[in-house]
Amino acid sequence: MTKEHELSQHMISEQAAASSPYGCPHGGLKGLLDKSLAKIGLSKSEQKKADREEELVDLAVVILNQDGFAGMSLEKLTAKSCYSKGTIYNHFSSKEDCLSALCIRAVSSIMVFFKRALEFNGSSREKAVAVHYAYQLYARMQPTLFMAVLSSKAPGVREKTSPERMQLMDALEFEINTFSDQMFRNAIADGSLELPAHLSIETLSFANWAMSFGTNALATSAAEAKAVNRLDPNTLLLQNISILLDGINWQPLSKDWDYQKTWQRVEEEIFSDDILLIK
Amino acid sequence: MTKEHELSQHMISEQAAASSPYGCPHGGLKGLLDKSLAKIGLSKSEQKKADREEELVDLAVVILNQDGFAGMSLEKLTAKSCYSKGTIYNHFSSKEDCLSALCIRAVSSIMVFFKRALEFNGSSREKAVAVHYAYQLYARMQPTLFMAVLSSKAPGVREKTSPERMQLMDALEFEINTFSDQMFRNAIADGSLELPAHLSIETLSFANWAMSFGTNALATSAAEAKAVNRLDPNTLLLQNISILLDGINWQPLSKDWDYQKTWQRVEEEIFSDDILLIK
DNA sequence: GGATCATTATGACGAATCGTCAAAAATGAC
DNA sequence: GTCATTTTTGACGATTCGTCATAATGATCC
Repeated sequence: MTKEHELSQHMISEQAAASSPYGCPHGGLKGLLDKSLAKIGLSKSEQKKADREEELVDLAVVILNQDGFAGMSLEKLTAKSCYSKGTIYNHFSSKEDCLSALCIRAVSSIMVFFKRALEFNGSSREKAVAVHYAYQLYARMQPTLFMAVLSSKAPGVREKTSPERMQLMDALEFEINTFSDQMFRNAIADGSLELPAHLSIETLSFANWAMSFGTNALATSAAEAKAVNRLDPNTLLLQNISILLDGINWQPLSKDWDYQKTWQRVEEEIFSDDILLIK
Repeated sequence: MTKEHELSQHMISEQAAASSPYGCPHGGLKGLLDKSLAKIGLSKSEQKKADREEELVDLAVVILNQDGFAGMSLEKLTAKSCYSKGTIYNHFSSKEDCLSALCIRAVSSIMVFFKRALEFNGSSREKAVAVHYAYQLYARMQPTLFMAVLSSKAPGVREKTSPERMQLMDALEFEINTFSDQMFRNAIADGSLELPAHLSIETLSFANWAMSFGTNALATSAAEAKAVNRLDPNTLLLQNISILLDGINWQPLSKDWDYQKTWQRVEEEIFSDDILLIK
């Protein structure tokens, strides 16, 4: 039932609240936060550096939400932080590299959401619905960060991202991938899904991802456009993936099960705290 | 049969070859190109300005492909063109505005591809497949421009795009939307598709778009990632939309018809010239 | 503690780009 | 030809970028 948890490989720490009062002198609340998820095997100085990077990303998120996307600059980050330019550039090799760091933050957070969604009590297809709910919720809670994921895929950003960070992003992507694949494996295992002829798990998993990503990206970025706002944003994603999952005959089909209700249950039972923050 | 053509409203001109030798003195080949698609109802000076804007976008495309996304700057565009900064800023209110112009160029070109795809001789579902082929082909032919569409959706870009251009983009999006909706209407009209319960044409049309967009965006931007490159890029999109279109029961289903063959026929019969350019 | 070396932080700096604007040039109406 | 309107120009100040020589910090050994 909860076997899925096995696939959590690298745990990635969730950020502190964006408004967290990072005083400049390095001590203070740090002890409380405790960095309890501390990666093992890091020397003291490495640990310190990692902590500070987290601080900086937090700050960058604030700037991003304040000044929008174009207003983001390492100059501002320098000003807002208590460090000097050199130190900033010690962490981020360029503005784009910093953007990639934001992307990593976003994807990590999404992954945490995903894992929470898995705890939903229901059929394997309902769990999949819960995961999609989580995805959509994040996109609505953090539209700018969600778009950062998108933006960081632009060639110019990739070009200027440090190799190490690229590697980290790849690893994260792999983790999400494994996670997605596993959802389908579970469904096959419990008998609610049969692999359609000529289709692999990887193909299904990717189609599922593409649909969710496409829907959320368009809903977030083109919300004003008539193409999107003529539709109900709340159930847009549910409808789209229902079509898809019905298409691969994942039981129970949407005509036999009220996934609208599932959608609401997920909201109430798993993400009720977060949904409050939106309103 | 070819009623779809009715929905081509504003015709949008395709760019000249990227390497076109725009001599600085405004005359030259301009007469040959003839701007035959000239928008009607423009005064002479307005016409001239529109022509020059096309020149400038052509140049911007060159820079984009040369220096990548980050390397793009109006400063460079100024240098490469024969106009001064003031004139450039007369056309593009900012760098981001210029990027949006590139986006419009891209979408216009895609629209032209779409209309060509419609000429494919086959069932309504085959025509839809042809349109998806066109989308994917463009993404592969002009990855940078394709990504420009994505990038121009980022908040920071939208924020700094001139209102007029935003309006133009909306109009274009509306055109593509109408186009997509019409595909589904045609399918219903010819009996190969029945509107599933509780789903509107708009919903289907959007789901179709989201899947295609999501797939192409991920395939273009994450081509290196294992999630994508473990799959066959050539038929990735076909597989994904086949799942979707089977899901809504658009006849003939993929088990009853070899859409792989359709895919290839589209390539050979409609886009054989363009496919050569890729290799 | 103090001497020595390694690591990290600093902020001044030059280069590039941004977007503006007053003056010059071109255009067009009469 | 003259004058008014529009367009073009490029110099300019402001911002951001990313670098680098120097200063500060911290670890290690005596």
